[in-house]
Amino acid sequence: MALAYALLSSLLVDGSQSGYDVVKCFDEQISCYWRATHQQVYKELREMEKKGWTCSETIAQTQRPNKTVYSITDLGRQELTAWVLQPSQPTAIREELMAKLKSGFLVPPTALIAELARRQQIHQAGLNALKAMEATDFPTVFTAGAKSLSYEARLYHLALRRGIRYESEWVEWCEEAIQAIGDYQQ
Amino acid sequence: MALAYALLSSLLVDGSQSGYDVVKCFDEQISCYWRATHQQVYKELREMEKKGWTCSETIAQTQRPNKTVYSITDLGRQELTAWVLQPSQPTAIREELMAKLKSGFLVPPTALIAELARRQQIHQAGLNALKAMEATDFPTVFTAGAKSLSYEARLYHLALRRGIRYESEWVEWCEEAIQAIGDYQQ
DNA sequence: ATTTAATATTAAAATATTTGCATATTATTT
DNA sequence: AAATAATATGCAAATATTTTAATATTAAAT
Repeated sequence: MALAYALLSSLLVDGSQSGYDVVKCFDEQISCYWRATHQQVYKELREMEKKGWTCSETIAQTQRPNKTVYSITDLGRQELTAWVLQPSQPTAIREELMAKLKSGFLVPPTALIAELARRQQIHQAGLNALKAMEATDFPTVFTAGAKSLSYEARLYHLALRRGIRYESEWVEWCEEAIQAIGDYQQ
Repeated sequence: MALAYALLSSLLVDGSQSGYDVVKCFDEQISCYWRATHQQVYKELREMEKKGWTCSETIAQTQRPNKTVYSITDLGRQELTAWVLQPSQPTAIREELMAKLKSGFLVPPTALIAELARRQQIHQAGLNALKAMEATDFPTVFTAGAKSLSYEARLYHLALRRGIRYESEWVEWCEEAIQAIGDYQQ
């Protein structure tokens, strides 16, 4: 259900888009707080149109295949507003790596260290991508501070900040874990 | 699928347990990296028994209803070991609050601040619980340092550390967000 | 005595997510 | 000319998770 609202918030803030555009937007930016596949996105956009939360227009293209561009409707905006006002619970965490660590004494420490190093790289890459996004989308933050942003931009910047914190924390924890396991090797 | 392995790792490390005990263990500790409902737990324990990964024994009790205690088998241990050796992907993040923030300009800033303060409390409570767990389960860490732990304990301590980092980061981010939104109020 | 709480477990429907497969158009490269 | 890549979209099965609804035993509280 929240997927629908994540889509609506993208249509509202990032503007009207085709399913393909939304998917790209999700892959690039939104995945730092909501991951979705293209199958989910296309389906949900169609279902929201049935409910009148989105409307669509087919755009003929010569350079590329035609596309269907979706926009948020007034009803969609109302629904989104109502949803934003609802309290939300923290996400259920399901982190395989932690279960693996708990029974990590079953395998050679080198295997754990290798996997942790791999994970650290993944999160470092994620962190770099988010920082690049911050530099691109919010350049004034670095010169004039976050207060220079419009209210709308500042809100989205906060979501990005959370992504940056999250990935940073992962990188640091991986480092801590690699060091710790190293203590037990001779 | 990972649920099965999260269960096996608990049976291995925390010892043989009834479904009820496992659920309690998940609610108290394991939920910091793997959340599961009791319905999931009981079902998966039964299914793993069919596959020979766990075995069970009915324990007659007089003070309480009878219970079925599950243990990990050699096969289960082998399967778990093989799984631990597999690389694992970072979890897909799905955080409603961030989508709400992105379209947060639709509602009064006070509503956002109230929700963020509520969330901050939830994460502060989670953090306190994890720190209490650390003090209870790993008391020597505070006196003799983490190096005093056995390898097995240290590995699990690392998972707990990740939980502590995660909740701390949330508390800090909530503070940052509350301050930021405050900047736009007069 | 009756209600409430804790222990202990199960079934099944409803949702959500993942995975595999498919199709079609246009631009670009080999 | 043919292959590849990017754009653009869809269906359906398989899994996983959440939600709703039960049932039964024992201890403790009202």
